Amino acid sequence: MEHTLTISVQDYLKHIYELTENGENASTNALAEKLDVKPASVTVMVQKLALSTPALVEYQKHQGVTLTKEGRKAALEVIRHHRLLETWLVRTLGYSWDEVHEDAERLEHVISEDFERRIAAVMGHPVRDPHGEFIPTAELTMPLDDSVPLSALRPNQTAMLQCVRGADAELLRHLESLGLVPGVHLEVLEYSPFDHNLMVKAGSKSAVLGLNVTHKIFVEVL
Amino acid sequence: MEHTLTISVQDYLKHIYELTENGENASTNALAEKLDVKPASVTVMVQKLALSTPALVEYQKHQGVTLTKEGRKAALEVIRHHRLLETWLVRTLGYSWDEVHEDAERLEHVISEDFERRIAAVMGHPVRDPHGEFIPTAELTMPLDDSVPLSALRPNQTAMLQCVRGADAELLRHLESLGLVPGVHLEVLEYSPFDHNLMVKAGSKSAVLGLNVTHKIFVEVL
DNA sequence: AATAATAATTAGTTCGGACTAAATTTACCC
DNA sequence: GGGTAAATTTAGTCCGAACTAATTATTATT
Repeated sequence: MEHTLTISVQDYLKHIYELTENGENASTNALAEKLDVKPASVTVMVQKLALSTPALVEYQKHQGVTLTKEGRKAALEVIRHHRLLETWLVRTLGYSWDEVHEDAERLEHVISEDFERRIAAVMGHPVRDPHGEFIPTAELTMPLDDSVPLSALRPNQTAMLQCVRGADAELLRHLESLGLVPGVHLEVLEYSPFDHNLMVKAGSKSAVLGLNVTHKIFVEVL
Repeated sequence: MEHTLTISVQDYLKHIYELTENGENASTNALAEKLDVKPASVTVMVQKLALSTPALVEYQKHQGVTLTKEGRKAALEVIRHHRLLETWLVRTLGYSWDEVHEDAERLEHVISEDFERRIAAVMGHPVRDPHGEFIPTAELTMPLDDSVPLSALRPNQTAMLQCVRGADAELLRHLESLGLVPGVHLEVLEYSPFDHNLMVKAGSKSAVLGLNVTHKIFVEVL
């Protein structure tokens, strides 16, 4: 069992993971932004992570940073904690999907492996969290995601909403009020080529959604 | 809402509370021992706590330390978190009473007020934790405890076991195997004036317990 | 009451992880 | 291809909370 990482290291790895999911490398600035820290601090931290044994990131100056295999495992561990916690806060303590993030964020760093196993088991090993994101498996692999952004759909296409990604609490509440939650089936009614707005119907409700919303909603086309 | 305390400050206050429950003052050494920190570090920290606004402890050199009203509130807040968490880990995640302490210890510092309210409500506002200790109320008052140590009982007295205090995991497992858990009724069968051993019967089981055990078990005499 | 033993405090250091300011590298544009 | 803007890195500082070593206070012993 490798010596346990500090909270801030865990946060760095998690955010690097999120910035590099598609193989790109994360820039100092982008990382600083996400972590709410100055770029200079990122540089220093990242240098340390690259030098630690085992190395957690690969880094060369001015070239951004990517995770090593070890770093990715550590990141997935934190993300698994986070998403299991969100799921479990919603299911057993009555949080709504717009409320869970903050609390999960603080808890994710301090729960034990035992605790992780127990909540996973109690919930029957859920595969997705309340926002529809995949929960990394106990073996720390991430299922591959074949969903596409809602913004890619056109009239007459139908789809199942899989996941809402990068939405703040206000938007989440709004989507919920429109019935746009993971699992619902929806149909695209109209498309405006000027502003890329989509008119979408889910259940009995329909609404016109802008690009800033539709690119945060991921669906499986039916 | 006062600016939130660091984890180590919370730990200091919690341990000071535990050392001073009966109005005594906590010595630098005793505190260092409990916190697993050098006495010099305690002195420095305690000086800071005495100078902060509001002051959290009263302190004069070489005279030990006691909590102010503010300090006591902060300590009870942490203790409430800890005991609610222990109760809830046992009730909903199937921990046993000898396993909960460590996990609760790390979680107690990071849960939100909202989380605290929710688990308290879900459990129906429990009054005691799995070891039988009182859980400080939401208003941060501590119910007064009229239990006495089992070591004070003599043959033919019967009592209800209220609380086991200061026992390690091994002892807790042992007591459980003897049916000595909070709530059980017990009877003292024999007393040995030489070594202060008590023979105690609970349910169908009986056992001879030494002073090192009987002074950790608190009972209400019937 | 003097001294030895114990407890507590001070002074000064370290370490992690942030910061600012200054220097440097890369990227882009004409 | 030079020059400026933006991104990044370096150098040096700070802060909290621990540490060690050295000093001072208190307590106990005779």
